[in-house]
Amino acid sequence: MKKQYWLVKQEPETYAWATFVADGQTVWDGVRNFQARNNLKAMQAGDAVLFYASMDPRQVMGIAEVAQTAFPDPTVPADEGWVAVKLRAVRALRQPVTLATIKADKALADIALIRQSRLSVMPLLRAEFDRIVQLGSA
DNA sequence: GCCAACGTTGGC
DNA sequence: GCCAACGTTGGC
Repeated sequence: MKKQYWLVKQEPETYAWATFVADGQTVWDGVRNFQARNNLKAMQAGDAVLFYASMDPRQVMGIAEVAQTAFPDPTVPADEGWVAVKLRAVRALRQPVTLATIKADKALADIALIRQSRLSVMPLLRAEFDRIVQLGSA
């Protein structure tokens, strides 16, 4: 199936990019929002994922990929219906892309990160994904 | 620290 | 089923 593109958001205090890199792979659990959950369920192995650190420093830190598709979130009873995925860290962006940069970029004006700031798992268009990676490669 | 956006809860 | 109250998230 066609490769999809995503952005996941996390507060560094909860799970930092550096921790993710050190772990290599992690279970992305704790999502308690229906829209975000539906996005998790739609992920396929090999999909590309951007990792955004909210609050401080408000930057896209790096690239990950879906290592395992959705399974019941192990932190809550399975009958509650929440899911988790496994993500693998791929590489850091040479230069993190700040929220301010994203907001200032015309090509990224419509991304959910701006339009719906509270959503923690969101789809990206390939063009949006590529643009952020490009900005992070400068 | 404040406030806007949004989701959830509970009274009716 | 509507809507006000409240809680949470996250930008500023």
